[in-house]
Amino acid sequence: MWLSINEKDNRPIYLQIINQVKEQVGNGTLKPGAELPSVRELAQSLGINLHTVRSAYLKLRDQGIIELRLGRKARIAHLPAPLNRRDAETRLKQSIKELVTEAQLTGLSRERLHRLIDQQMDVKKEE
Amino acid sequence: MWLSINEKDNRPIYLQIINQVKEQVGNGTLKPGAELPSVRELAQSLGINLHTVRSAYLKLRDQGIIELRLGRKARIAHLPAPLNRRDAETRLKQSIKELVTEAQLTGLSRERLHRLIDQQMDVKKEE
Amino acid sequence: MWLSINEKDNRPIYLQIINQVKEQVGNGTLKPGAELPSVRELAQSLGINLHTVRSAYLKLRDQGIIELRLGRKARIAHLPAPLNRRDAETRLKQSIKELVTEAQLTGLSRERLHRLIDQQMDVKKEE
Amino acid sequence: MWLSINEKDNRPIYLQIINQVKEQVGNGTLKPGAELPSVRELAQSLGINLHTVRSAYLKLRDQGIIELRLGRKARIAHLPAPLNRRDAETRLKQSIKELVTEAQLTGLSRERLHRLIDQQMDVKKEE
DNA sequence: GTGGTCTAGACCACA
DNA sequence: GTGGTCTAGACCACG
Repeated sequence: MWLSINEKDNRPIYLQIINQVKEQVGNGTLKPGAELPSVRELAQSLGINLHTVRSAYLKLRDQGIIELRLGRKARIAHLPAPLNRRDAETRLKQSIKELVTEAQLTGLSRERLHRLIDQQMDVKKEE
Repeated sequence: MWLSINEKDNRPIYLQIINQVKEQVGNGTLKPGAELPSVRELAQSLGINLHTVRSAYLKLRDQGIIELRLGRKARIAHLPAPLNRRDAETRLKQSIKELVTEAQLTGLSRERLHRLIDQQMDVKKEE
Repeated sequence: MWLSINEKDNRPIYLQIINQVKEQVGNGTLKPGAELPSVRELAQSLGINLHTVRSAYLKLRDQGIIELRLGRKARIAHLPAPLNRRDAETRLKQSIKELVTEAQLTGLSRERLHRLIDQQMDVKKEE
Repeated sequence: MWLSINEKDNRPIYLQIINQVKEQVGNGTLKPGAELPSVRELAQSLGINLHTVRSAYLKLRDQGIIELRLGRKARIAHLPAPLNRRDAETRLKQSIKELVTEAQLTGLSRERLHRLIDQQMDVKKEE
Protein backbone atom coordinates (compact mmCIF):
# COMPACT_ATOMS: atom_id res chain seq x y z
CA MET A 1 0.00 0.00 0.00
CA TRP A 2 1.18 3.47 -0.85
CA LEU A 3 0.05 5.34 2.26
CA SER A 4 1.07 5.22 5.88
CA ILE A 5 0.45 7.17 9.04
CA ASN A 6 3.10 8.12 11.53
CA GLU A 7 2.00 7.90 15.16
CA LYS A 8 4.90 10.06 16.31
CA ASP A 9 3.99 12.84 13.92
CA ASN A 10 2.19 15.64 15.73
CA ARG A 11 0.09 16.51 12.74
CA PRO A 12 -3.46 15.15 12.61
CA ILE A 13 -3.92 11.91 10.73
CA TYR A 14 -6.19 13.43 8.12
CA LEU A 15 -3.49 15.97 7.26
CA GLN A 16 -0.89 13.24 6.87
CA ILE A 17 -3.18 11.53 4.38
CA ILE A 18 -3.78 14.77 2.51
CA ASN A 19 -0.09 15.53 2.26
CA GLN A 20 0.82 12.07 1.06
CA VAL A 21 -1.83 12.13 -1.64
CA LYS A 22 -0.69 15.60 -2.68
CA GLU A 23 2.93 14.46 -2.88
CA GLN A 24 2.01 11.54 -5.07
CA VAL A 25 -0.09 13.72 -7.33
CA GLY A 26 2.68 16.30 -7.42
CA ASN A 27 5.32 13.82 -8.52
CA GLY A 28 3.16 11.85 -10.91
CA THR A 29 2.81 8.62 -8.94
CA LEU A 30 -0.91 9.26 -8.94
CA LYS A 31 -2.15 10.33 -12.36
CA PRO A 32 -5.39 12.12 -13.19
CA GLY A 33 -8.27 9.68 -13.32
CA ALA A 34 -6.57 7.15 -11.05
CA GLU A 35 -8.86 5.56 -8.48
CA LEU A 36 -8.17 5.94 -4.80
CA PRO A 37 -9.06 3.25 -2.30
CA SER A 38 -12.54 3.59 -0.88
CA VAL A 39 -12.80 5.31 2.47
CA ARG A 40 -13.59 1.97 4.09
CA GLU A 41 -10.67 0.16 2.48
CA LEU A 42 -8.17 2.85 3.34
CA ALA A 43 -9.49 3.21 6.88
CA GLN A 44 -9.13 -0.51 7.47
CA SER A 45 -5.68 -0.81 5.95
CA LEU A 46 -4.43 2.13 8.02
CA GLY A 47 -6.19 0.91 11.13
CA ILE A 48 -8.08 4.15 11.55
CA ASN A 49 -11.68 5.24 11.46
CA LEU A 50 -13.67 5.63 8.26
CA HIS A 51 -14.55 9.21 9.11
CA THR A 52 -10.95 10.24 9.49
CA VAL A 53 -10.24 9.09 5.94
CA ARG A 54 -13.41 10.75 4.79
CA SER A 55 -12.46 14.12 6.22
CA ALA A 56 -9.15 13.87 4.36
CA TYR A 57 -10.93 13.06 1.11
CA LEU A 58 -13.35 15.93 1.63
CA LYS A 59 -10.55 18.46 2.01
CA LEU A 60 -8.79 17.05 -1.03
CA ARG A 61 -12.00 17.45 -2.98
CA ASP A 62 -12.44 21.04 -1.81
CA GLN A 63 -8.88 21.77 -2.93
CA GLY A 64 -9.65 20.35 -6.35
CA ILE A 65 -7.19 17.46 -6.01
CA ILE A 66 -9.69 14.61 -6.18
CA GLU A 67 -13.24 14.02 -7.40
CA LEU A 68 -15.87 12.45 -5.18
CA ARG A 69 -19.10 11.09 -6.56
CA LEU A 70 -21.79 9.28 -4.68
CA GLY A 71 -21.61 5.58 -5.51
CA ARG A 72 -18.24 5.79 -7.22
CA LYS A 73 -14.71 5.51 -5.98
CA ALA A 74 -12.73 8.66 -5.45
CA ARG A 75 -10.50 9.62 -8.38
CA ILE A 76 -7.66 12.03 -8.99
CA ALA A 77 -9.11 15.13 -10.63
CA HIS A 78 -8.35 15.79 -14.28
CA LEU A 79 -7.69 19.47 -13.81
CA PRO A 80 -4.96 19.71 -11.17
CA ALA A 81 -6.22 23.07 -10.07
CA PRO A 82 -4.10 25.73 -11.76
CA LEU A 83 -6.92 28.09 -10.95
CA ASN A 84 -6.60 30.31 -7.92
CA ARG A 85 -2.92 30.72 -8.63
CA ARG A 86 -2.51 34.05 -6.97
CA ASP A 87 -4.10 32.84 -3.73
CA ALA A 88 -1.89 29.78 -3.76
CA GLU A 89 1.22 31.87 -4.28
CA THR A 90 0.25 34.14 -1.42
CA ARG A 91 -0.03 31.12 0.85
CA LEU A 92 3.28 29.81 -0.44
CA LYS A 93 4.96 33.10 0.41
CA GLN A 94 3.76 32.74 3.98
CA SER A 95 5.24 29.24 4.14
CA ILE A 96 8.48 30.51 2.65
CA LYS A 97 8.63 33.28 5.23
CA GLU A 98 8.43 30.77 8.05
CA LEU A 99 10.87 28.42 6.40
CA VAL A 100 13.44 31.17 5.98
CA THR A 101 12.97 32.27 9.58
CA GLU A 102 13.55 28.76 10.88
CA ALA A 103 16.55 28.34 8.62
CA GLN A 104 18.06 31.56 9.92
CA LEU A 105 17.46 30.62 13.54
CA THR A 106 19.10 27.27 12.89
CA GLY A 107 22.04 28.97 11.25
CA LEU A 108 21.45 27.28 7.93
CA SER A 109 23.22 29.00 5.06
CA ARG A 110 21.41 30.28 2.02
CA GLU A 111 23.31 27.87 -0.19
CA ARG A 112 22.44 24.85 1.93
CA LEU A 113 18.78 25.83 1.92
CA HIS A 114 18.74 26.06 -1.88
CA ARG A 115 20.49 22.72 -2.12
CA LEU A 116 17.98 21.01 0.18
CA ILE A 117 15.16 22.34 -1.96
CA ASP A 118 16.76 21.15 -5.18
CA GLN A 119 17.27 17.74 -3.64
CA GLN A 120 13.61 17.51 -2.72
CA MET A 121 12.51 18.57 -6.20
CA ASP A 122 14.78 16.02 -7.82
CA VAL A 123 13.67 13.19 -5.56
CA LYS A 124 10.20 13.81 -6.74
CA LYS A 125 11.11 13.82 -10.41
CA GLU A 126 12.76 10.42 -10.29
CA GLU A 127 10.14 8.60 -8.24
CA MET B 1 4.60 48.51 18.47
CA TRP B 2 6.49 45.82 16.62
CA LEU B 3 3.93 43.06 16.97
CA SER B 4 0.52 42.62 15.42
CA ILE B 5 -2.02 39.88 14.96
CA ASN B 6 -3.67 39.25 11.65
CA GLU B 7 -7.34 38.36 11.93
CA LYS B 8 -7.39 36.91 8.42
CA ASP B 9 -4.56 34.55 9.24
CA ASN B 10 -5.95 31.16 10.21
CA ARG B 11 -3.10 30.28 12.51
CA PRO B 12 -3.67 30.54 16.24
CA ILE B 13 -2.79 33.86 17.79
CA TYR B 14 -0.10 32.46 20.06
CA LEU B 15 1.68 31.06 16.99
CA GLN B 16 1.57 34.40 15.22
CA ILE B 17 3.27 35.96 18.23
CA ILE B 18 5.90 33.25 18.37
CA ASN B 19 6.64 33.52 14.69
CA GLN B 20 6.96 37.29 14.75
CA VAL B 21 9.39 37.18 17.66
CA LYS B 22 11.37 34.47 15.89
CA GLU B 23 11.51 36.48 12.68
CA GLN B 24 12.83 39.52 14.47
CA VAL B 25 15.41 37.48 16.30
CA GLY B 26 16.31 35.74 13.07
CA ASN B 27 16.94 38.94 11.18
CA GLY B 28 18.59 40.86 13.99
CA THR B 29 15.84 43.35 14.80
CA LEU B 30 15.72 41.86 18.28
CA LYS B 31 19.18 41.34 19.71
CA PRO B 32 20.15 39.08 22.62
CA GLY B 33 19.36 40.78 25.91
CA ALA B 34 16.62 42.96 24.45
CA GLU B 35 13.55 43.28 26.65
CA LEU B 36 10.13 42.14 25.55
CA PRO B 37 6.93 43.79 26.75
CA SER B 38 5.36 42.21 29.81
CA VAL B 39 2.59 39.70 29.33
CA ARG B 40 0.04 42.25 30.52
CA GLU B 41 1.27 45.06 28.30
CA LEU B 42 1.36 42.92 25.21
CA ALA B 43 -2.03 41.36 25.87
CA GLN B 44 -3.60 44.77 26.35
CA SER B 45 -2.00 46.42 23.36
CA LEU B 46 -3.02 43.54 21.10
CA GLY B 47 -6.47 43.27 22.62
CA ILE B 48 -6.10 39.59 23.36
CA ASN B 49 -6.20 37.29 26.35
CA LEU B 50 -3.44 37.14 28.98
CA HIS B 51 -3.33 33.35 28.66
CA THR B 52 -2.62 33.64 24.97
CA VAL B 53 0.42 35.85 25.41
CA ARG B 54 1.65 33.79 28.32
CA SER B 55 1.47 30.53 26.38
CA ALA B 56 3.40 32.15 23.53
CA TYR B 57 6.14 33.31 25.92
CA LEU B 58 6.32 29.89 27.56
CA LYS B 59 6.80 28.16 24.22
CA LEU B 60 9.44 30.68 23.20
CA ARG B 61 11.25 29.92 26.45
CA ASP B 62 10.98 26.19 25.82
CA GLN B 63 12.58 26.73 22.43
CA GLY B 64 15.41 28.70 23.99
CA ILE B 65 14.53 31.93 22.24
CA ILE B 66 13.76 34.01 25.31
CA GLU B 67 14.50 33.98 29.03
CA LEU B 68 11.76 34.30 31.62
CA ARG B 69 12.47 35.15 35.24
CA LEU B 70 9.92 35.79 37.93
CA GLY B 71 9.41 39.51 38.42
CA ARG B 72 11.58 40.50 35.48
CA LYS B 73 10.65 41.31 31.97
CA ALA B 74 11.20 38.68 29.33
CA ARG B 75 14.48 39.05 27.41
CA ILE B 76 15.90 37.60 24.25
CA ALA B 77 18.25 34.76 25.18
CA HIS B 78 21.98 35.20 24.71
CA LEU B 79 22.47 31.79 23.22
CA PRO B 80 20.29 31.65 20.10
CA ALA B 81 20.25 27.90 20.50
CA PRO B 82 22.06 26.41 17.54
CA LEU B 83 22.52 23.28 19.64
CA ASN B 84 20.05 20.69 18.47
CA ARG B 85 21.08 21.41 14.93
CA ARG B 86 20.46 17.98 13.52
CA ASP B 87 16.91 17.85 14.91
CA ALA B 88 16.23 21.28 13.52
CA GLU B 89 17.47 20.31 10.09
CA THR B 90 15.30 17.21 10.11
CA ARG B 91 12.30 19.36 10.88
CA LEU B 92 13.32 21.79 8.18
CA LYS B 93 13.49 18.98 5.65
CA GLN B 94 9.90 18.06 6.46
CA SER B 95 8.85 21.68 5.91
CA ILE B 96 10.77 21.78 2.66
CA LYS B 97 9.07 18.59 1.50
CA GLU B 98 5.65 20.13 2.01
CA LEU B 99 6.69 23.43 0.49
CA VAL B 100 7.98 21.72 -2.64
CA THR B 101 4.81 19.64 -2.91
CA GLU B 102 2.61 22.70 -2.73
CA ALA B 103 4.81 24.54 -5.20
CA GLN B 104 4.54 21.69 -7.68
CA LEU B 105 0.76 21.45 -7.29
CA THR B 106 0.55 25.18 -7.91
CA GLY B 107 2.70 24.85 -10.99
CA LEU B 108 5.43 27.07 -9.56
CA SER B 109 8.73 26.68 -11.38
CA ARG B 110 11.94 25.77 -9.60
CA GLU B 111 13.45 29.11 -10.58
CA ARG B 112 10.53 31.10 -9.22
CA LEU B 113 10.67 29.19 -5.96
CA HIS B 114 14.37 29.95 -5.53
CA ARG B 115 13.74 33.58 -6.37
CA LEU B 116 10.96 33.87 -3.79
CA ILE B 117 13.27 32.42 -1.14
CA ASP B 118 16.07 34.81 -2.01
CA GLN B 119 13.64 37.69 -1.84
CA GLN B 120 12.55 36.67 1.62
CA MET B 121 16.14 36.29 2.83
CA ASP B 122 17.07 39.69 1.43
CA VAL B 123 14.06 41.44 2.90
CA LYS B 124 15.25 40.31 6.29
CA LYS B 125 18.79 41.53 5.79
CA GLU B 126 17.70 45.07 5.06
CA GLU B 127 15.13 45.43 7.81
CA MET C 1 -27.41 11.26 -29.41
CA TRP C 2 -29.30 13.96 -27.58
CA LEU C 3 -28.19 13.07 -24.07
CA SER C 4 -24.84 13.38 -22.36
CA ILE C 5 -23.45 13.22 -18.87
CA ASN C 6 -21.05 15.78 -17.57
CA GLU C 7 -18.31 14.32 -15.39
CA LYS C 8 -17.48 17.72 -13.93
CA ASP C 9 -21.06 18.23 -12.80
CA ASN C 10 -21.40 17.21 -9.16
CA ARG C 11 -25.00 16.18 -9.47
CA PRO C 12 -25.80 12.48 -9.60
CA ILE C 13 -25.94 10.98 -13.06
CA TYR C 14 -29.59 9.96 -12.82
CA LEU C 15 -30.49 13.58 -12.10
CA GLN C 16 -28.57 14.82 -15.11
CA ILE C 17 -30.58 12.46 -17.28
CA ILE C 18 -33.87 13.53 -15.74
CA ASN C 19 -33.05 17.20 -16.14
CA GLN C 20 -32.04 16.85 -19.75
CA VAL C 21 -35.22 14.99 -20.63
CA LYS C 22 -37.23 17.62 -18.79
CA GLU C 23 -35.48 20.43 -20.61
CA GLN C 24 -36.20 18.91 -23.98
CA VAL C 25 -39.82 18.32 -23.07
CA GLY C 26 -40.03 21.85 -21.69
CA ASN C 27 -38.73 23.48 -24.86
CA GLY C 28 -40.52 21.21 -27.30
CA THR C 29 -37.58 19.24 -28.65
CA LEU C 30 -39.27 16.12 -27.33
CA LYS C 31 -42.97 16.05 -28.16
CA PRO C 32 -45.65 13.91 -26.51
CA GLY C 33 -45.56 10.39 -27.91
CA ALA C 34 -41.90 10.56 -28.88
CA GLU C 35 -39.95 7.40 -28.11
CA LEU C 36 -36.99 7.36 -25.77
CA PRO C 37 -34.10 4.95 -26.16
CA SER C 38 -34.41 1.73 -24.19
CA VAL C 39 -32.74 1.48 -20.83
CA ARG C 40 -30.07 -0.81 -22.31
CA GLU C 41 -29.34 1.40 -25.30
CA LEU C 42 -29.04 4.54 -23.25
CA ALA C 43 -26.90 2.89 -20.57
CA GLN C 44 -24.54 1.54 -23.18
CA SER C 45 -24.24 4.70 -25.21
CA LEU C 46 -23.54 6.75 -22.09
CA GLY C 47 -21.23 4.13 -20.64
CA ILE C 48 -23.11 3.98 -17.37
CA ASN C 49 -24.92 1.42 -15.28
CA LEU C 50 -28.34 -0.02 -16.23
CA HIS C 51 -29.66 0.73 -12.75
CA THR C 52 -28.78 4.36 -13.15
CA VAL C 53 -30.80 4.80 -16.33
CA ARG C 54 -33.64 2.74 -14.96
CA SER C 55 -33.92 4.83 -11.80
CA ALA C 56 -33.98 7.97 -13.94
CA TYR C 57 -36.81 6.59 -16.10
CA LEU C 58 -38.75 5.50 -13.03
CA LYS C 59 -38.56 8.95 -11.52
CA LEU C 60 -39.58 10.56 -14.80
CA ARG C 61 -42.59 8.25 -14.85
CA ASP C 62 -43.45 9.15 -11.26
CA GLN C 63 -43.40 12.80 -12.26
CA GLY C 64 -45.72 12.13 -15.16
CA ILE C 65 -43.17 13.10 -17.79
CA ILE C 66 -42.90 9.74 -19.54
CA GLU C 67 -44.91 6.54 -19.90
CA LEU C 68 -43.39 3.14 -19.24
CA ARG C 69 -45.00 -0.06 -20.41
CA LEU C 70 -43.57 -3.54 -20.13
CA GLY C 71 -42.01 -4.57 -23.43
CA ARG C 72 -42.45 -1.18 -25.04
CA LYS C 73 -40.08 1.68 -25.35
CA ALA C 74 -40.52 4.61 -23.03
CA ARG C 75 -42.51 7.49 -24.54
CA ILE C 76 -43.10 11.09 -23.63
CA ALA C 77 -46.46 11.33 -21.87
CA HIS C 78 -49.37 13.01 -23.63
CA LEU C 79 -50.44 14.94 -20.59
CA PRO C 80 -47.51 17.09 -19.57
CA ALA C 81 -48.92 17.10 -16.08
CA PRO C 82 -49.95 20.63 -15.27
CA LEU C 83 -52.17 19.18 -12.57
CA ASN C 84 -50.51 19.69 -9.23
CA ARG C 85 -49.85 23.27 -10.18
CA ARG C 86 -50.02 24.73 -6.73
CA ASP C 87 -47.50 22.21 -5.34
CA ALA C 88 -45.19 22.91 -8.23
CA GLU C 89 -45.37 26.64 -7.67
CA THR C 90 -44.61 26.19 -3.99
CA ARG C 91 -41.52 24.20 -4.91
CA LEU C 92 -40.57 26.83 -7.46
CA LYS C 93 -40.80 29.52 -4.83
CA GLN C 94 -38.34 27.62 -2.68
CA SER C 95 -35.95 27.38 -5.63
CA ILE C 96 -36.37 31.07 -6.33
CA LYS C 97 -35.61 31.89 -2.72
CA GLU C 98 -32.31 30.06 -2.90
CA LEU C 99 -31.49 31.49 -6.29
CA VAL C 100 -32.06 35.03 -5.09
CA THR C 101 -29.97 34.40 -1.97
CA GLU C 102 -27.04 33.13 -4.01
CA ALA C 103 -27.40 36.00 -6.46
CA GLN C 104 -27.26 38.52 -3.62
CA LEU C 105 -24.24 36.87 -2.03
CA THR C 106 -22.52 36.97 -5.40
CA GLY C 107 -23.37 40.62 -5.79
CA LEU C 108 -25.47 40.01 -8.90
CA SER C 109 -27.78 42.90 -9.68
CA ARG C 110 -31.50 42.46 -10.08
CA GLU C 111 -31.29 43.55 -13.69
CA ARG C 112 -28.56 41.06 -14.53
CA LEU C 113 -30.54 38.26 -12.90
CA HIS C 114 -33.61 39.07 -14.97
CA ARG C 115 -31.49 39.24 -18.10
CA LEU C 116 -29.93 35.84 -17.44
CA ILE C 117 -33.38 34.34 -17.01
CA ASP C 118 -34.65 35.87 -20.23
CA GLN C 119 -31.61 34.58 -22.05
CA GLN C 120 -32.29 31.07 -20.80
CA MET C 121 -35.93 31.25 -21.81
CA ASP C 122 -35.07 32.51 -25.25
CA VAL C 123 -32.39 29.91 -25.84
CA LYS C 124 -35.01 27.29 -25.30
CA LYS C 125 -37.48 28.85 -27.73
CA GLU C 126 -35.07 28.79 -30.59
CA GLU C 127 -33.75 25.30 -30.09
CA MET D 1 -33.85 32.08 17.92
CA TRP D 2 -33.27 32.92 14.30
CA LEU D 3 -32.79 29.43 12.90
CA SER D 4 -35.05 26.46 12.51
CA ILE D 5 -34.97 23.10 10.81
CA ASN D 6 -37.83 21.61 8.88
CA GLU D 7 -38.30 17.88 9.36
CA LYS D 8 -40.46 17.61 6.25
CA ASP D 9 -37.81 19.20 4.09
CA ASN D 10 -35.94 16.58 2.09
CA ARG D 11 -32.72 18.52 2.15
CA PRO D 12 -30.11 17.56 4.70
CA ILE D 13 -30.17 19.48 7.95
CA TYR D 14 -26.71 20.95 7.48
CA LEU D 15 -27.82 22.43 4.15
CA GLN D 16 -30.87 24.00 5.74
CA ILE D 17 -28.60 25.68 8.26
CA ILE D 18 -26.25 26.86 5.54
CA ASN D 19 -29.06 28.32 3.48
CA GLN D 20 -30.62 30.12 6.40
CA VAL D 21 -27.33 31.68 7.41
CA LYS D 22 -26.70 32.69 3.81
CA GLU D 23 -30.13 34.27 3.55
CA GLN D 24 -29.57 36.30 6.67
CA VAL D 25 -26.18 37.42 5.50
CA GLY D 26 -27.63 38.21 2.08
CA ASN D 27 -30.37 40.42 3.46
CA GLY D 28 -28.33 42.09 6.16
CA THR D 29 -29.88 40.47 9.22
CA LEU D 30 -26.44 39.10 10.00
CA LYS D 31 -23.75 41.71 9.59
CA PRO D 32 -20.01 41.15 9.15
CA GLY D 33 -18.36 40.50 12.49
CA ALA D 34 -21.55 39.26 14.13
CA GLU D 35 -21.09 36.24 16.36
CA LEU D 36 -22.91 33.03 15.61
CA PRO D 37 -24.03 30.67 18.37
CA SER D 38 -21.43 28.08 19.28
CA VAL D 39 -21.84 24.68 17.66
CA ARG D 40 -22.93 23.26 21.00
CA GLU D 41 -25.48 25.98 21.65
CA LEU D 42 -27.00 25.80 18.20
CA ALA D 43 -27.06 22.00 18.22
CA GLN D 44 -28.88 21.98 21.53
CA SER D 45 -31.39 24.65 20.60
CA LEU D 46 -32.19 22.86 17.33
CA GLY D 47 -32.27 19.46 19.00
CA ILE D 48 -29.64 18.05 16.68
CA ASN D 49 -26.13 16.76 16.99
CA LEU D 50 -23.11 18.97 17.48
CA HIS D 51 -21.40 17.49 14.43
CA THR D 52 -24.29 18.32 12.16
CA VAL D 53 -23.98 21.98 13.07
CA ARG D 54 -20.24 21.76 12.75
CA SER D 55 -20.39 20.41 9.21
CA ALA D 56 -22.64 23.33 8.27
CA TYR D 57 -20.20 25.81 9.82
CA LEU D 58 -17.27 24.16 8.02
CA LYS D 59 -18.94 24.53 4.63
CA LEU D 60 -19.83 28.13 5.39
CA ARG D 61 -16.20 28.77 6.29
CA ASP D 62 -14.99 27.14 3.07
CA GLN D 63 -17.37 29.37 1.13
CA GLY D 64 -15.96 32.43 2.84
CA ILE D 65 -19.22 33.28 4.62
CA ILE D 66 -18.02 32.85 8.19
CA GLU D 67 -14.74 32.78 10.08
CA LEU D 68 -13.86 29.96 12.43
CA ARG D 69 -11.05 30.23 14.95
CA LEU D 70 -10.08 27.73 17.55
CA GLY D 71 -11.23 28.93 20.94
CA ARG D 72 -13.42 31.71 19.56
CA LYS D 73 -17.01 31.84 18.48
CA ALA D 74 -17.80 31.70 14.81
CA ARG D 75 -18.28 35.13 13.19
CA ILE D 76 -19.65 36.45 9.92
CA ALA D 77 -16.70 37.14 7.63
CA HIS D 78 -15.78 40.72 6.84
CA LEU D 79 -15.26 40.11 3.16
CA PRO D 80 -18.49 38.58 1.91
CA ALA D 81 -16.65 36.78 -0.86
CA PRO D 82 -16.94 38.86 -4.02
CA LEU D 83 -13.96 36.85 -5.21
CA ASN D 84 -14.55 33.94 -7.54
CA ARG D 85 -17.32 35.82 -9.24
CA ARG D 86 -17.09 34.06 -12.55
CA ASP D 87 -17.33 30.62 -10.94
CA ALA D 88 -20.29 31.75 -8.91
CA GLU D 89 -22.06 33.12 -11.97
CA THR D 90 -21.46 29.86 -13.83
CA ARG D 91 -23.10 27.98 -11.00
CA LEU D 92 -25.95 30.49 -10.95
CA LYS D 93 -26.55 29.93 -14.65
CA GLN D 94 -26.95 26.22 -14.01
CA SER D 95 -29.51 26.96 -11.30
CA ILE D 96 -31.31 29.35 -13.61
CA LYS D 97 -31.41 26.71 -16.33
CA GLU D 98 -33.15 24.29 -14.01
CA LEU D 99 -35.48 26.92 -12.66
CA VAL D 100 -36.57 27.93 -16.15
CA THR D 101 -37.09 24.30 -17.12
CA GLU D 102 -39.30 23.66 -14.11
CA ALA D 103 -41.20 26.85 -14.75
CA GLN D 104 -41.85 25.84 -18.34
CA LEU D 105 -43.00 22.35 -17.35
CA THR D 106 -45.35 23.90 -14.83
CA GLY D 107 -46.68 26.26 -17.44
CA LEU D 108 -45.55 29.32 -15.52
CA SER D 109 -45.43 32.43 -17.70
CA ARG D 110 -42.30 34.49 -18.11
CA GLU D 111 -44.00 37.46 -16.50
CA ARG D 112 -45.09 35.49 -13.45
CA LEU D 113 -41.58 34.13 -13.02
CA HIS D 114 -40.09 37.61 -13.08
CA ARG D 115 -42.70 38.80 -10.62
CA LEU D 116 -41.95 35.97 -8.18
CA ILE D 117 -38.26 36.83 -8.31
CA ASP D 118 -38.90 40.51 -7.67
CA GLN D 119 -41.12 39.61 -4.74
CA GLN D 120 -38.37 37.52 -3.23
CA MET D 121 -35.78 40.26 -3.70
CA ASP D 122 -38.05 42.83 -2.11
CA VAL D 123 -38.90 40.63 0.85
CA LYS D 124 -35.23 40.47 1.60
CA LYS D 125 -34.72 44.21 1.35
CA GLU D 126 -37.38 45.05 3.89
CA GLU D 127 -36.50 42.46 6.50
C1' DG E 1 -15.83 28.45 27.60
C1' DT E 2 -14.56 27.84 22.26
C1' DG E 3 -13.57 24.93 17.98
C1' DG E 4 -10.62 20.59 16.26
C1' DT E 5 -9.78 15.70 15.88
C1' DC E 6 -10.91 10.92 16.32
C1' DT E 7 -13.66 6.95 17.15
C1' DA E 8 -17.98 4.21 16.56
C1' DG E 9 -21.95 2.72 14.48
C1' DA E 10 -26.46 3.55 12.15
C1' DC E 11 -29.03 4.30 7.96
C1' DC E 12 -29.69 6.44 3.34
C1' DA E 13 -28.83 7.42 -1.73
C1' DC E 14 -26.36 6.33 -5.82
C1' DA E 15 -24.08 3.22 -9.49
C1' DG F 1 -20.28 -2.12 -3.58
C1' DT F 2 -19.63 3.34 -3.29
C1' DG F 3 -19.94 7.94 -0.81
C1' DG F 4 -23.39 11.04 2.18
C1' DT F 5 -25.69 12.21 6.44
C1' DC F 6 -26.58 11.90 11.27
C1' DT F 7 -25.94 10.59 15.96
C1' DA F 8 -23.00 9.87 20.10
C1' DG F 9 -19.33 10.55 23.03
C1' DA F 10 -14.29 11.03 23.99
C1' DC F 11 -10.27 13.95 24.42
C1' DC F 12 -7.21 17.78 22.81
C1' DA F 13 -5.79 22.69 21.74
C1' DC F 14 -6.80 27.48 22.00
C1' DG F 15 -8.35 31.93 24.32
